[in-house]
Amino acid sequence: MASPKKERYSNEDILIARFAKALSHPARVSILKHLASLDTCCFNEISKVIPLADSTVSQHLTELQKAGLIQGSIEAPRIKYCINWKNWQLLRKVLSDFADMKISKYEKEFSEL
Amino acid sequence: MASPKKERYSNEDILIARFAKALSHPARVSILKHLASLDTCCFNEISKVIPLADSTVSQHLTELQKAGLIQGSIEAPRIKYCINWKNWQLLRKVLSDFADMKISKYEKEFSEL
DNA sequence: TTTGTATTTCGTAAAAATACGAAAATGAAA
DNA sequence: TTTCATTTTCGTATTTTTACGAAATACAAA
Repeated sequence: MASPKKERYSNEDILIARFAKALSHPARVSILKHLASLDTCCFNEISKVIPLADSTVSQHLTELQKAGLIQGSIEAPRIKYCINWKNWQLLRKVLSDFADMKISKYEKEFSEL
Repeated sequence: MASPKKERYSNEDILIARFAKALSHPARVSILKHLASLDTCCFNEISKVIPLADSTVSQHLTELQKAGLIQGSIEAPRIKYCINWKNWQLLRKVLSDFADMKISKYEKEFSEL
């Protein structure tokens, strides 16, 4: 073919974008922080802290679940949410490797001097 | 007031979300990686690597500029782009602190044992 | 000055994200 | 079973994002 243009995005780039998208709304960041600080908590406590209608909070929780960052389980009349710790570690690794990319490049250059 | 609901998002949460949003599309992740690997390069080289129309690539570059992550400068008939290294460090700090939030909580718990 | 190359801007279309309130669903408790 | 509290789903409106091609811009070189 004439141009190398039509390469697909790499799986890694897609994964980074997917995690980043989950964090791309302040309500979702706030929800994650709240969950992390309490280890676990139920919907109404989360909703109390987020300045949005319950139904919208529910939507954001669904987004976070789809991204694999939280999980919910039924607890009496409530639904208990917590961070999906395993996937959170993946997010951590993927995002920090990405954020460090430039630095590691510098390290490489230094080591070649 | 009756409910503590209507608190605004914290500035930190807004900043995290803003950076995350800049990374929330694989084309933008790919552009940033490309720029980091070359230190600097001009539009046509970036566009060659991204499977989108030039005008769309330009739009994504504008997004990255608005987020403060890259800067462009005129270079003859070309426009030379590079990562805004200062802001990238802020992104790194902000995102890694956020991603570590749970871990530091565990560390605190461990140290209290 | 005309031409050519590189990039952006414009106009626009289609899809996705965000938000809300009303209604439905779930399951505990009366 | 009826009722109550909690949460989700539905319907829908608005805004934002993403994408493209055509046209405009900028400026170097002929």
